[in-house]
Amino acid sequence: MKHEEAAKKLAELGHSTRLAIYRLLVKAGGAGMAVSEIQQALEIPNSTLSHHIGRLVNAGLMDQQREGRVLRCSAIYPALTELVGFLTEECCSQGCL
Amino acid sequence: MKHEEAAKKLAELGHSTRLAIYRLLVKAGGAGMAVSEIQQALEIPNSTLSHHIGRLVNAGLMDQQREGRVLRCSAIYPALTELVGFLTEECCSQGCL
DNA sequence: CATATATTTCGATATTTTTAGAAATATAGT
DNA sequence: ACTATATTTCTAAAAATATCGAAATATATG
Repeated sequence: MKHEEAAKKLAELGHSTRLAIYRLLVKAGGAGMAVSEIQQALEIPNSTLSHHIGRLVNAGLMDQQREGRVLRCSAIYPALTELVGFLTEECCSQGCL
Repeated sequence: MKHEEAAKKLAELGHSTRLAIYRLLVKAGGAGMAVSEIQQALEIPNSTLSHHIGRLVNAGLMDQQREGRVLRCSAIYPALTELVGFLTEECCSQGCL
């Protein structure tokens, strides 16, 4: 993963609400969650939630798929894997992990 | 690690310059780097660098120790370890890593 | 003490982000 | 076509962040 890409993903995860969204999705696994389900879980206004989801999608951390009226959201696992790899790649040689 | 703490650390790492600083320190290992060495490596103004270092220190990602006129900076490895743990704790059960 | 070096703090400006109400769009069912 | 549900887009205002020159602080050395 490139430096700028990692910085962007980290920045998007570095917001309390977005981190909460992302963790819900990671926990939800392959089935993902509808936007409305996320909203019920987090209790924030439509437009605010949509804004944060848009940023996570834009950063390549999650994607959305329409199923009728519902938009199903799911985490892009490889993005997380690569991000963790980026963070630790210069680190393990130092014996920190 | 608590949710808010993780969000803060991620946000601070989610800035290109700060991520560069942090990665230099991780690579530098226990010896760390003087502020002036970081500045030479990244070529940014004093005040800007100091601002970013201050944020990384505040987030608990690095610390500084004075050695005469020089301030030696080093990464706090356990912070990174815990942060990675936080990101992946709900993930490995899903088989993503 | 005077000077040089290392780094931070101050101050001011420009940019970005966050938030959320209201309106718009998309889809489904009647 | 009409209505209900799901979600986004628009818009605007407040808050936070980024940048960096200039001044201040801390330490070392002559």
